[in-house]
Amino acid sequence: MATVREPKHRERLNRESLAACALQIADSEGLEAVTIRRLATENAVTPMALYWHFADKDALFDGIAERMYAEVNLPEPAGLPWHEELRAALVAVLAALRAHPLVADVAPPRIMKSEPGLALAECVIGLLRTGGFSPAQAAQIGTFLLCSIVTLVTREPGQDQRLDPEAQDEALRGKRAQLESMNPKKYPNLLDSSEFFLFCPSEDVYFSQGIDFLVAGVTGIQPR
Amino acid sequence: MATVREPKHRERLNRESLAACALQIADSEGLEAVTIRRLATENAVTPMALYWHFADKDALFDGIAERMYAEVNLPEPAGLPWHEELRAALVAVLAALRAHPLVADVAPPRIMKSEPGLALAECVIGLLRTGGFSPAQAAQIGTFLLCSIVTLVTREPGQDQRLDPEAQDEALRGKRAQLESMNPKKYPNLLDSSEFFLFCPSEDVYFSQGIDFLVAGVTGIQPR
DNA sequence: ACCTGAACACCGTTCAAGT
DNA sequence: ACCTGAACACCGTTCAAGT
Repeated sequence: MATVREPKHRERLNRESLAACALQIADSEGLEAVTIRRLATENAVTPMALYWHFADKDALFDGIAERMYAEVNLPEPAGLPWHEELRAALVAVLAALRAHPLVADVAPPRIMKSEPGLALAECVIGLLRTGGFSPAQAAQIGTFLLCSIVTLVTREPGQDQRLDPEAQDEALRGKRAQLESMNPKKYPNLLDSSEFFLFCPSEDVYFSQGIDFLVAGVTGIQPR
Repeated sequence: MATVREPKHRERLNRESLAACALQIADSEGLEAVTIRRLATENAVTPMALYWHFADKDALFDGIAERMYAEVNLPEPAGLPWHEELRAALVAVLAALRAHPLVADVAPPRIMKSEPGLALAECVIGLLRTGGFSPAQAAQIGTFLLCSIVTLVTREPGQDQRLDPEAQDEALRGKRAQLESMNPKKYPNLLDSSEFFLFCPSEDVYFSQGIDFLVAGVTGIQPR
């Protein structure tokens, strides 16, 4: 008899692959879809098995955040002015987080909880110190910049790929109907802009203007 | 016999007071504490009673957002340059949301779902149009500005008043220990700034620099 | 119009036990 | 060291029924 391979017994679980699986679920179906039980079935295991690898659900999210930070390719120092180096770092973070619009929200509060997060933080804080900002300002501005990149990614108009195309069209029609039914005397400017709350004419323009805004903000305030 | 008042039968429920109650719970214990069942017991009613007043939990959150937007006191147009008027509007939003650091996150996606939200949006979009921005840019920048104010409020260092003082001190000690145990060769700048991720030297300075940053960002980019 | 009762299909988590 | 079984205390929501 030829050896007909039985379906391999599950490979051993481990933090990294579990976190990767959770990230995949979140990317395709949203963060709410990531449940201990779902992740367990996906890995052919009882829910309680996960508690060997993660203390609780929050620790699982730490793992997800770490994976996203690991995808940030920080640029080598290039001897440019500090605000140019800062821009490059922000672009690198943006590039990584754009892949995870449904999950990016978990990243900011967890930046100090993994090596790749710490590396990013050290880099940005260092650049801000070079720009003349105090330790307090650097901490505050650095935090704000990271949250802002997340905002750009998570609130990009019309990018909620969570639902199937039909349901998405349906939702879009609903919102459009609501916006277009507004009183034009009362909300003239809102009506002019209405379609751009639902639709992004150019992702590249949107994101590059976002980065421009952030760099302008940083360079526009007084270091103290 | 003197009429000893029986505890009044519950007053009739209504959207507004339910939303107010939910907001109060969220302010003191965080958004996760707002559950249909908790809100029901708080109002001496079965969980299902709430479904008469709100289609689902999301609609309850719409109500919470509306209440917060209603607290924004938009300044009268004062004939100042558009960016000064914009600053005043941002300050007004900040003032309102500062009262709700644990809840402010629900506001941005719901700005178009209530009259006070729409009034704020119309105001900000109008000012951005006056500043020369296109309808598309105005929509994107306006959204970003609102999210940024929320970021300032929700990520203010050391302001998580959710737990009792002892538990909060405990959590703080844990984080501080972690930060101070970092390798000083590897994370020198991070270590310099570490205490300012946990503690805000001055709320007023923090928020006014935040507003300065945003105004600098807006005035620093090219209207197209 | 407004609310209840019973039921369903989910959650995260603990704890003791198995291999 | 790694995983299971059973149980607990929660969720949001539906649907039919009561007043």
